Amino acid sequence: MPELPEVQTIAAGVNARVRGDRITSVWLGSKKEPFKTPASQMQSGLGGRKILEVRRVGKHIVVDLGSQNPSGDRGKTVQAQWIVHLGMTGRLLVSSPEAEKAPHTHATVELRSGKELRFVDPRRFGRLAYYELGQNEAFKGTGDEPLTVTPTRFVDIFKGRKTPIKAALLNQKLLQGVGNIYADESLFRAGIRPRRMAGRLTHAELEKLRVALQTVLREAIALGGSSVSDYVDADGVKGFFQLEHRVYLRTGEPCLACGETIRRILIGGRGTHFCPTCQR
DNA sequence: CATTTCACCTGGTGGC
DNA sequence: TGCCACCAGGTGAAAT
Repeated sequence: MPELPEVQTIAAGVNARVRGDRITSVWLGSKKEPFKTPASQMQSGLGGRKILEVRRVGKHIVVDLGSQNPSGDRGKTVQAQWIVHLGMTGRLLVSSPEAEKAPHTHATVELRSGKELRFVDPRRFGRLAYYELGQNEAFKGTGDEPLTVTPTRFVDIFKGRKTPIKAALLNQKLLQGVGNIYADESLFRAGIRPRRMAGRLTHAELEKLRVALQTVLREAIALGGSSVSDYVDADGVKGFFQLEHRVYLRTGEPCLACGETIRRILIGGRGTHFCPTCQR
């Protein structure tokens, strides 16, 4: 489910429902797979902490946590962070304890209010991590944020790159948050072929791409993201941006702009959809 | 270092 | 109905 608009939607929904709550206990399923931090360390570290805020960084959900001591967190100092990456099929759900546990539930976080945060992920590509912020820096992610990147910076990011622009858009060390759907959709709106070498795009083309990308991401956030199969937000509500897709998963269908047949190719092993007429 | 390929997983879909 | 190939929102390690 998760590219920037979906992660943004989920983080905002979870934030609205658990901000200010306190973690009472943590259950972690399979002891290894999804955990970048040892399960025992994550479990004891999370226990007792107050949830200060839930937000998005790239494709990560960042849960800012206060003190484990109930009387010691009147300040809003972030002392630890729980990082949730949803992979391809991950979900972060706010549930009531009596709600049936979905298959592939790998973590359950119980809260003082009685609610539960549940991490569900059939394909197990998602990851959980826990960091304490001593001298360590707060989690920043790996690249520039697509929604706020400036024109100059956007040009710099792709300068000299010999990789196809589609692959560069998916590289989280360059821009963080763009995935397969929004890469294809933004390239269509910018009229750029996905195989074009990133470093050979003109400044004008790159600026067109930057604006297209930001427009697509903002529209998708406004519609709650794209529900391609079973994606739902924290409240179990589907997104509607899939209805606005112009090329993604439309192989063989007519281009909505010119009628040409939408083609599908592989770039970096990812299905890539484009209109051969509209995109040059 | 930059780039490319592939393994990691489960589940849904469509052809035969 | 069953079986099989193929496809899917993403990374990160290994090879080139």
